[in-house]
Parts: sequence; structure tokens; C-alpha cells
Amino acid sequence: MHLQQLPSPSQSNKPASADNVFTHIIASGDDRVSSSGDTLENEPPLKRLFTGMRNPSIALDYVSAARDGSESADECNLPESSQARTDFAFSSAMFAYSGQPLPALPPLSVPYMTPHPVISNGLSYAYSQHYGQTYPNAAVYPGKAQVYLCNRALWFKFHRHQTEMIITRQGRRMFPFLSFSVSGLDPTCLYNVVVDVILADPTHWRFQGGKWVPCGKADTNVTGNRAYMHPDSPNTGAHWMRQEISFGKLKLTNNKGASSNSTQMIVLHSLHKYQPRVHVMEINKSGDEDTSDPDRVQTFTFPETQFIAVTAYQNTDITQLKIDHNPFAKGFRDNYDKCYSGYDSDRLPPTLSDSPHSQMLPGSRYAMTSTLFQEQFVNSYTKSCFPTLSPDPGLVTSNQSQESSLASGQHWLVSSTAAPSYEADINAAALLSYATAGVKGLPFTGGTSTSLDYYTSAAGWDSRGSLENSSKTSSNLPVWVLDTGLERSTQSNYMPEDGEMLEIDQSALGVSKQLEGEDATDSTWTETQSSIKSVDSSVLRISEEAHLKNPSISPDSDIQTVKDMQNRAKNGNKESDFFHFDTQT
DNA sequence: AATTTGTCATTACGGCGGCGGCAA
DNA sequence: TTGCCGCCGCCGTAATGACAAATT
Repeated sequence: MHLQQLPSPSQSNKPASADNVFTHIIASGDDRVSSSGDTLENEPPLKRLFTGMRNPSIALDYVSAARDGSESADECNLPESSQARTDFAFSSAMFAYSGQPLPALPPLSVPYMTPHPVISNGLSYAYSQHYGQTYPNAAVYPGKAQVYLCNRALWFKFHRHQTEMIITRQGRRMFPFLSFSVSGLDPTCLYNVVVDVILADPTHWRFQGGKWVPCGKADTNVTGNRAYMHPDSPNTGAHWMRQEISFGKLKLTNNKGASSNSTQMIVLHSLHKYQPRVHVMEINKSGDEDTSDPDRVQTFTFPETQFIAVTAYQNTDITQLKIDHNPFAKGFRDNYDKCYSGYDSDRLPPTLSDSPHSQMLPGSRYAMTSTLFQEQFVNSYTKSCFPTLSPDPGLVTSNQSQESSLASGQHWLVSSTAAPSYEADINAAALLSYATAGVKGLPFTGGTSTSLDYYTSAAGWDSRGSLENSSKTSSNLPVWVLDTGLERSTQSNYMPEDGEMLEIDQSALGVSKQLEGEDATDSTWTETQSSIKSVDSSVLRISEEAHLKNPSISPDSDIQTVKDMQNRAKNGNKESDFFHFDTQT
């Protein structure tokens, strides 16, 4: 199997990426905030964010800074249904995102100004990795970080039912919690790793009729912490890359008073939908974040980690998932044996991988024969993972016809065939991992396009979720291409119920078959040994450099860090934090 | 022992409708 | 008599705290 890169006319205004690093661009507009002259508000969001972190007395989240803007929520021209956004975001969740410094955020020239930042749900995730190349590692491309959501499979399980997170006055830990692997950092530089939580949409939600429905506008009167710095911060890139970066201690609360006395808690509003983000910030020698240099702050968003804050669980599916996978809730697994009758992959007994230390769930669990799973998977994965797939062969042809125009184009489309069957479901799961590993999307090059353009018009991404105008707006919308190399004639089209067209290459299904019984999520990843070895060659030099840059960092510790990496590389250890996708299979 | 979990009972709160008083 | 307004109670939902079981 190999990936075919299809050009997009939209690529022309963006130079081909010189490196092969995935780039992730937060949707322009989404993170922009209105400005009313406040000093903080005139700063880029992250600047305000981290200024606040250094000065706890200052409201450190730009959400609150933004709410004072003149724009009201009424002016948020978001589609009524956020489903489409969520679905599309979900598609982005297939990938190990890598970050790019937040784009410049002109404070006043934003057509769409929100009283609070609204996450784009990945609508403008952009990837510029060249086909056939592996992920770079820190030693090769220092400074271009990639972040991998370690427990992504578990997050997916919850995401399918709309994740809920309990918030209490004393603070409640997240489950699943955020856990990342990072690569691409400079092993010798110091970084802070910070998680913040922003509103995912401007809507107040309520659970009605067994599902979440919008109910009024979100309360944008935000007070309290919205950011949580990893306790290991600051530390070297080598440290962050050596192990998973877990935020298990992070607590969520609705106690606004908790903001002043606890940096362990993030203050949220109940029945609001939130999107966690992780920021990797390079800090200078003096120990301060240099947020003025956008290259030093990289932000990553994983749409599958979106959740609704609640004071009590609303969806029993979520409750059951929590009980099933959270060891602290073991006591509620009364009818454990009955529950795990094998009809729902979600109800499979937790394994070691479900432990708080490793929430990864084998991808093979998706391969269940449950009708429920089938429906959910079709609905969740095919609709959401491939909402931008070509609605008709014409688009594919169109894209292909442009292939030669951009030798280094970054316009990718998942081409595949899938019957609306169980088999298609499990294979879609496998495809998911394929996509995770190797499918690229075109960078967001829409220029003047705002997130709203995405929601309302881009690629026909209207309220019906159709793709009628995909060709017109392809400049804005990532199109995923996964070309397995087989003849197009082997393809067939699958039209989901909402009119979206999904093509899944038969060969991809075949390969995915091979993945059954394995961790489909990880099986398509292979260790980047070569890149790690490149670290091996300069163990002492890196250590010395690190020590020179920051004498507080023990050279010994970094030597050990690098040696750890070296050992993992030599062992060919599947538990390696970093993988690359072998597109030559 | 401290912490964390979901459950459960209780309390708080807001929306809504019924009722009565008052003015036109 | 009609319309308006305010008060009151009911009901549903959300928030809170105590609890037992399990983990750290």
C-alpha cells in the first residue's frame, strides 16, 4: 500500500513544506478573540494565557479576556448543529497531530469574532508531511513537535457517546485523562507543557431524550483557571520525549473560587462543551516562555478529547464506560460478567492497557459484531472520519487531474470502498489507523476564510453535511486521500444515510483484515529507529549542550534520557513512544 | 490512611401555570 | 368585564454532600 498525494488548487498559495512534518494549524478565526483595548486582549491568546500562568492573579485564559469584547454571542454565526463540526473534527482525530506555532492572530481584522474562543474542531488541521516519508524525530527536525494522543482509542470510545466529565466543587479528575507522547523536540531545549480547556462551541447543552441537544447560549462569563501546567515543567525536550506526558492529576471543578488557590484545577461550567488543548512551549534561558516568537509555542488539539462538563452523568453509556475502564470505579462492576457478554466492544473487560498508566485500548476491540457498534461506527467513523471524501468520482478525478500541477501537493483524499456492513465497520477502524499513520490533509490555506466559512459553506459543509460544493471550496477543506495503489475500478461507493459519500479502497480493506486481532491502532505504526539512533550518536554532545543551555539540568539525567531512547531503539520495542508510518507496505 | 470512584438522597434553583388583586 | 401584574406552588433539572467500595 502506498499513499498517493493528490494536489489541490488550494495548495498553490502555500509553499510545499520543506520538511515532512505534519503541521497543525488552528483554524484562523477560531482562536481569535475580540479586542476591547484591554492589554491582555491585545496579546495573542497564548501570550495572555501564559502571562496569566506566570501571574495567577491575572485571568489566564483568554476566554475570559475575550468575553469582554464588544461582540455578543448572537454574532457567532455558527451552524445550529455542531454535529457536522464534531464529525469533521473526529476525522482529524485520526491523526497524530503535530503542531505548528499558532498563526498570527490579528486581533481586530477577524470577520468572525467570538466573545469567547470557539474551537474549530479541527476543521483546519493541516498536514504537510510528504508522502512516503517518516515522521521526523527530534534530532533531525528539532523544534517541530509532533504530539500523539496515547490513549486515543479510549477517548474514541467515549467520544462516540459524547464524552462527559464530572465536575465537582473539590475537583474531579478527568477520565480518560490526557496523555501524550511528544516527538520532534530539541532534546536540549527546555519546554513547558501546558493543557488548557476552551469552549468547544457557544452552546449550552442539555441531555434530553437520550441525547445531547443544544439549549441556549453558553455562559461566557468565565472565571478561574483554564490552564494546567504539567508538574514536570519546565524540562528538556529529551525528558518530554522519553515518556508519556500524562495529565492524570488534572482536576475539573465548577468552583470558581478554586482558581485562586489551586493550580491543579481547571474551572468549567456545567453543561458546556469543552475542548482540551496541549501547548508545547519552548522557554528561553531565563526560564520564561517566549510567546512572542510563534515558533516557540505549538498548540495541539485532539477533537476526540472534547467533552461536556456535567455535575452528574447524563448518558448511561458514558457511566458504564467509566465504570468499565476506571479502576477506581471497580466497585460498581457488580454485574461484571453479565455485562461483558461480548456484544459491545465497549463493554469488553478492561485490560492492562486500560489502567490509569496506560489507557490505550487495543484497536482490535473495534472489530466487534455488535449491531450497535456497527451503527455507531458507521455513523461515527464514516461520517466523521471521512466527511470530506469525494461525493462522486468526479471530484477524485478532478483532484487527480491536478496532481501533476503540484508535485509536492498536500491534498489527500481517502479513497476506499466500503459497504455499509459490519466488515466495512471494522475495516474502517483499520483504515482509521491507516489514516492515523499516513493520510495527509491539505494545509489550511484558505487565507481569508474563517471557521465559519468552514461550517457554513466550505466544501458544501452545510447543515446537511453534504458535499455539494466541495470542488468550489476545496481550497479550505482538507480532503483525505489514501490510495492503496489498486485500480480505481475496484472501488465502489458507499453513500451514508446523510448523503455523504465514502469511498474505501478494497485493498485497504484487505490490509485492514490483516490487522484484525491486532491493535489496529498501533499495528500500522513502526518504530522510527533510525531517527532515534540519530540521537544515539550524539549522546554526550546533547547532554553537554543541555547543560550549557541550562545548568540546572543535570547532564547525567539527560544522558540517561538519551540512553533510554537508545535502548528502546535497539530493542525495537513496540512500546516506543514514537512511530512512523511505513507507507510502502 | 488518603484518595478516588459512581450512587443515591437531598437541596437549590428556575420555569411555568394557576390564582387573586387591582386598574381601566 | 377585561387585561395586567404579582404572588404562590408545582415540577423538572441541576447541584451538593454523604456513602461504600476500591485503589494508591
